[in-house]
Amino acid sequence: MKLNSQDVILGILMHESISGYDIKHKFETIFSYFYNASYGTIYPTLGKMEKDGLITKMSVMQEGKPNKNVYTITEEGKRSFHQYLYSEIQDNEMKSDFLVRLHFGEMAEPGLVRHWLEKGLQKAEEELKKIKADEQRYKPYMSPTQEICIEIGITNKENVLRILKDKLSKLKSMEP
Amino acid sequence: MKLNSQDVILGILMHESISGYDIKHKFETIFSYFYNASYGTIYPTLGKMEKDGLITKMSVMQEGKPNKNVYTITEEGKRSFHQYLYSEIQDNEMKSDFLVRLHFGEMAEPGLVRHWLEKGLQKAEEELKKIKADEQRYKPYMSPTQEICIEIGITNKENVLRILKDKLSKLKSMEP
DNA sequence: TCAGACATGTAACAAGTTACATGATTTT
DNA sequence: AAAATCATGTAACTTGTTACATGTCTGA
Repeated sequence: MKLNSQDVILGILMHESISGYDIKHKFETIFSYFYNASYGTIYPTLGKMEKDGLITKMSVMQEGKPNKNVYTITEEGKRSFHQYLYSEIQDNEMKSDFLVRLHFGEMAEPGLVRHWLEKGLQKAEEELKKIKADEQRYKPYMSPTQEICIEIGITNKENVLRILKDKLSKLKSMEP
Repeated sequence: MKLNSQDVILGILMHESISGYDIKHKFETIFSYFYNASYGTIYPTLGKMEKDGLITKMSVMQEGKPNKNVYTITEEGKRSFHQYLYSEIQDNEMKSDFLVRLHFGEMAEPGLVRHWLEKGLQKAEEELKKIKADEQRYKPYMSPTQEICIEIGITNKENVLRILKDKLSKLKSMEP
């Protein structure tokens, strides 16, 4: 079966009880370069998981903040997660608008292609900066395998950055 | 708007008239590392595009093979594609089961993690071999921007390969 | 008082997958 | 005769997104 948000959420809950809002935060930081899901997925999925007995809900009062619903994994949920861990690894799903456009570069004016390359470079720089900041922030809590993840994430971004810088500098030397 | 199969198919048809079957073939070769779609997407999308006047269908007889439906882009289709080219670049969509599992490595037995790393390494080797073969095969027909795409694809895979080899050799030296 | 972070949720919709169904033709 | 490749298509289902809707609390 294909990778889905339920299994990823179960994995997060294996480590700690957490709210939907904080799950989203994880998706936007440590998961950003290999998984993401919107609130429109997270909240309904949590609802379904609770209904199915994989998790339980607890309302937690906070000082200075609105209440939140903190979810905890059940034994049934743990079983479900282990079933995922022992299933076949699924192929990467990758949809890159940037690479699709580059592939069709011949159909666009050179100025537009250059604009894409510049945008792509800028984006890669921002994302690299963000991953590195997250790495510094979460390093003390990271397991060895999580360090492998982030190493792959960082070096791949650096790789893209290097290539785009190189291609753009060549463009600039040709038509300055 | 989000990247979708219709725009990618329009781009392919900008270059040449082609059948649904051959579009799938492109997805599995040159597009493999940045886009993919199943027949269940391709055929209904072609049907919708024809209905919308973006493409026209022609039945082509073949010797030694079944007939095929070859689609050609219309002026309306070209306009639609240019609209896509001038729209905002959308963010990457990436869902990596391999990295999700690695992230949850602490929840699995060491033997299972090692199995994932070995599988991941094997997969990366196969994919790299495949991209390089496709590169050799399609090099003569590739535009400069298509060469950038494949360079990014190849170096990223090499990067993952290097990291996984390194991590696995370290594992082996610890518990041989 | 207003922006911004915190927090949850739903409904309409879009997109795509998987499995099924069919059939031609070639190669082994 | 079977397997492989070529070729098209549909229906049921799953998943997820976007936009909308609401509300708390802090700090500038």
